[in-house]
Amino acid sequence: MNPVDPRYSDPASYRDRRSGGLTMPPMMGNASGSLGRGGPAPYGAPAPVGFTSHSPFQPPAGRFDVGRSGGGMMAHGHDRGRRGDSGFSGRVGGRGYGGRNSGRGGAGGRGGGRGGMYGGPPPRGDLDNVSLPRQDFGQLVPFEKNFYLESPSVSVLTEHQIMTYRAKRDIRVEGRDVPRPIQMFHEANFPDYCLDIIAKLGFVEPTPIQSQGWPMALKGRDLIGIAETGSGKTLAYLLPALVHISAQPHLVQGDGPIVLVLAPTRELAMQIQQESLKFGGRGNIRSTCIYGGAPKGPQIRDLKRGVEIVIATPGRLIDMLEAQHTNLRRVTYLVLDEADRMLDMGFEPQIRKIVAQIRPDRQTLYWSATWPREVETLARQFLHNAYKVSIGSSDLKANQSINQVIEVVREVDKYHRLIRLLNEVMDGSRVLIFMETKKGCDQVTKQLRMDGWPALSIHGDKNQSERDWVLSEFKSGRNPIMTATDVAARGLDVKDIKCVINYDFPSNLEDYIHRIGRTGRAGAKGTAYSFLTDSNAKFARELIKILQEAGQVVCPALSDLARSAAASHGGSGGGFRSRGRGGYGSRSLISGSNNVPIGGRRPW
DNA sequence: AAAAAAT
Repeated sequence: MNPVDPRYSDPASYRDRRSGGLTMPPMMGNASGSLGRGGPAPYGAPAPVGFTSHSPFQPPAGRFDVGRSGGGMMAHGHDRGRRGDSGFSGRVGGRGYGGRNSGRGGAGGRGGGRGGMYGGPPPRGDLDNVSLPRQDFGQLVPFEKNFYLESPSVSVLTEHQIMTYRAKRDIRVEGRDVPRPIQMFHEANFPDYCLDIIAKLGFVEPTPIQSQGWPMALKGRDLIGIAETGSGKTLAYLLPALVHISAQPHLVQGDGPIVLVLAPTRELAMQIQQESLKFGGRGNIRSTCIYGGAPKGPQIRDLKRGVEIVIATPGRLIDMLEAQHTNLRRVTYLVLDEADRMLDMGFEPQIRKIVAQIRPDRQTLYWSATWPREVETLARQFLHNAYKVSIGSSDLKANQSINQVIEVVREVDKYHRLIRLLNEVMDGSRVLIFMETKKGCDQVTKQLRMDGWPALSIHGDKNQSERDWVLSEFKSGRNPIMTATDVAARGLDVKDIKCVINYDFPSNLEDYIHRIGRTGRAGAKGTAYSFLTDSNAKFARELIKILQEAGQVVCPALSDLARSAAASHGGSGGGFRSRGRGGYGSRSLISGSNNVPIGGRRPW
């Protein structure tokens, strides 16, 4: 609790407490120890561990509390109120939107035509529409989606000033009729209550993605927004969503949401929901989060009662659609957060299925910190006349405020290197350790706890209530070490993560960018340590590029690794991996559940 | 090969 708390310095009292009970309720750490769906939240007050909240180490709340949503808005936004007339804005609506691409006509345009719905190639799999009824988009009620009125303070700027402003922030834009970036919060047409919240949070100016993304989104156009981790993407789409909603007719009984946000993990969806509540609540804009692993009852209740915003993971949403607990007929603003992830193999069929339920003249927005070339073609199948805004040039751009440290190690040495690192680094702030496998997570966590470290692990084999509990323990600092699979790689905004450790290097460099992006958010500094083994040599070359682009030191061992990869198999990848990472190393020492008391003494 | 996401 505070620096003079005897628990900080008195190992004896630490031991006393340790004997007082497990750190986790029985069954907790055990992936198989499911409490069953719908059970009560079981982990209300876990027994104390040898750890306090470490509040003395937490920096004061900065101007960027919101982190992921950092940035903000403020002033003159006039609240349009609900108009209810659902009129066209001549600038959008049919014209300029239904244009040249085949599929998506403007409001009331062609509808229903199977296969051509989005223009471009027809949907690929048969996974489309297997169980959901095809929607008839033949006679759509027009809706308004262009709300952007350029502020005089923006109009007055010279073209040269705009170019300079963009260049200074590395704002790159594509598309027809690109609006100018705004430079101050009040220049976006946000409602006053939003600006008040932003002001209270102490935001000073919009982040680059917000300053260019907001005018684009407010114009009602489709958008691809790419910006580094922790740069305020959530607010970049949530605030225009609020404006969008305010201009639509009220929901009536039986209506589904107006805004749909899709996210790749449950925890991220819940986090977005928190932001949505924070900003939408004051404007009486309701939202709910639809995700698996939690009881359906409350989710169904929310949907039936009517919510303007639904934030969802795909599986449960489809479930809800099939059961007709909601529908997407009123969705006119669709967001894919972590869009490249949502469009990759695992998710694409589900996304197709969901998107096929939404009117083709909707506004669609994609957001991510990474945007591999390959996804763009696929992505454009769901877009029309889209803008693209990206902050920075590189395909793979790490956040500049992250100090990146690479350690070339042998598989068997990883655990010892980890301990050494923890001893250097632990001061009570959070440390997030990424592993390749769920099993590896459990094993290392168990070993860490036996060695006295307050670690917990989160991964997809754990039931949701345990996942929730582990994350809350991590956030609160009661257990400041969390091991994780890639379930925690994207989007999660936990304050005061001092460092990220890639115990196992990720399987692609996009995930590397996202993982290390859990630290160094919203202007804070952070450090990312990554263990590389021979089996990761294929990443060395491009990793060096990422490091150089972020102004990082490239250690000789990494250069050597890059050379050896080039020598062994003409550059990247290739080669067979005799034994891969099987974990014959430290992992064989540690097995089974990580549900063990923290052992030994506090190691630092 | 692994992880995630419905039951």
